[in-house]
Amino acid sequence: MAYRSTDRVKARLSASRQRIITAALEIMAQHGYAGCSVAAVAERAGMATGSVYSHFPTKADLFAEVFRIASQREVDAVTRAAALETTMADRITAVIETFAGRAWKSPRLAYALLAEPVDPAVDAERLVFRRAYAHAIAGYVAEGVASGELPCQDPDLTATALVGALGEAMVGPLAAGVAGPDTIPGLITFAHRALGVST
Amino acid sequence: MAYRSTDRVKARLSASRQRIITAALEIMAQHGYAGCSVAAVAERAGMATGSVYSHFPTKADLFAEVFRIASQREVDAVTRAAALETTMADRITAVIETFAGRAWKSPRLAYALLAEPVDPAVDAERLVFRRAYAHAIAGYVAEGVASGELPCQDPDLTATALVGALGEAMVGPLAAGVAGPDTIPGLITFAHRALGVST
DNA sequence: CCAAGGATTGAACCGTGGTTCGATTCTTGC
DNA sequence: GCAAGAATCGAACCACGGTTCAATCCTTGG
Repeated sequence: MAYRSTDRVKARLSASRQRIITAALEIMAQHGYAGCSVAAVAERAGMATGSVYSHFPTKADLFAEVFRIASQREVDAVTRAAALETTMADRITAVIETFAGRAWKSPRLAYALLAEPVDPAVDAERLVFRRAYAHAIAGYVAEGVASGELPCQDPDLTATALVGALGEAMVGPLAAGVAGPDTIPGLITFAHRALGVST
Repeated sequence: MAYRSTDRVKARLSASRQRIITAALEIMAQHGYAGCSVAAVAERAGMATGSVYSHFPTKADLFAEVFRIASQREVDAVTRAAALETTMADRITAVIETFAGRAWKSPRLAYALLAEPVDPAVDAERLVFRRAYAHAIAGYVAEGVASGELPCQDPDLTATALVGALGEAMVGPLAAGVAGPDTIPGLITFAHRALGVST
C-alpha cells in the first residue's frame, strides 16, 4: 500500500514531463526551435513557466531530451524501412526515400533537427543524431562490402559523407521553404554511384 | 585641393574598417565566432567598442562582411587549385585536397565558416558560401558531363551533395577537435565514385 | 593660433529570455 | 478533519552582450 501513493506521484510526475516534451515537440514542428521559449512550452503544456524546472534542471537538458526522442523516431523510421529490403541498392533507396519523405512532411521539424541554430548543448545532441544515422548506414555499407555487392571502402566515412550529402541537399530547400520531393530520384542515383552499387 | 582632405578622411575610415575586419578574422581563427564579441573585436583592432559602430551599423552587418571575405578567400583558393588541372578526376582531387587541407590548417575558422552557431543574418551569408562552392563544383561537373568524362547527371544536385558530404566529413572531426588529414584519400575516392569518374 | 566639425571614447543603457523562489494550492496519511 | 509535504505558480531576478550617446580629442581651414 505504501508504495501506491509513491507510484501515483511518480505517474503524475512523468505525466507532466511527458506533457512538456510533447508540447516542445509540437512547437518545434510548428515554429522551430526559435519558437520554443520556456514560457511558450509551459503554456502549451498547460502549466506555469517555473514548473518546467521541477522536471528539467535546464532548458538545454529539456531540449537535449526532446532532440534525442525526435531523432530516435527518425532513425527508427529509416532503419525500419531499410530492413524491409534485401539488396543494398534497395536499402539505400529506402533510406533516402524515408528520410527525405519525412522531411518534406514536417519541414520545420526537419530543419530544426538538421540545421537550425540552437544552444551548443543541444547541438551536441544533434551530432549524436547525425552519427546515429551514419552508424545505421555504415552497417549496411559494411554488409554490402562483405557480400561483395559494394567495392572496398571505409563504411564509416562513406556513411558520414552520405549523411552530409543528404542533409545538405535537404537543408537548402528546407530553409528556403520552397521545394518538392522531386530531387529524390537524383539523390538516389547519387548515393548509388557514391557507394559503388553495381548497375 | 579641397578633396585631398576628404580623401585622407576616407582613407582613414577604410583603414579602420580594415582593422576591424582583420581583427574579427583573427579572433574567429583563434576562438571562433563565439569569441567575437564587439568589445573583443574593438580591443584587438585598437579602438573603443563604440567606434565599431561608426563603420558598421550592426554586428550582423560586420560579420556578414567578414564571412563574405573569408568565404571568398576559401572559394578562390579552391578554384585556383582546380584551374591548374585538366581532367575531371584531377580537378576534384584538387578541390578536396585544397578544401580539406586549408580546413585542417585553421580548424577553428573552418568550423566557424561551416557550422558554428551564429546570428541568422550571418547564417544567410554562410549559405551563400556553400552555394558558391557548389556553384564552382557544378561548373566542373557540367563540363565533365559535356565532355563525356562523367555520366549524365544534374550538376547542381551533385555539387550540392558533394559540398554537404565534404562539410559533414570535416565538421565532425573539426568539432571534436581531434583529427588529421588521413581521411582525405577516402574522401577523394568517394567523390570520384559519386561523380562517376571512369576508373 | 583659434574655432568648427567630425571621429573616438567607453561607461551606461536596455531588451531578451532563462532561471529562481517565496507564496499558494493540492494531495496524502493519520 | 488536519497537519505535513510535495507540486505548482508566476512575477521578479539576473546575466549577457549589442547598442547608444554625451563628453572628449584631433584634425582642418582660415
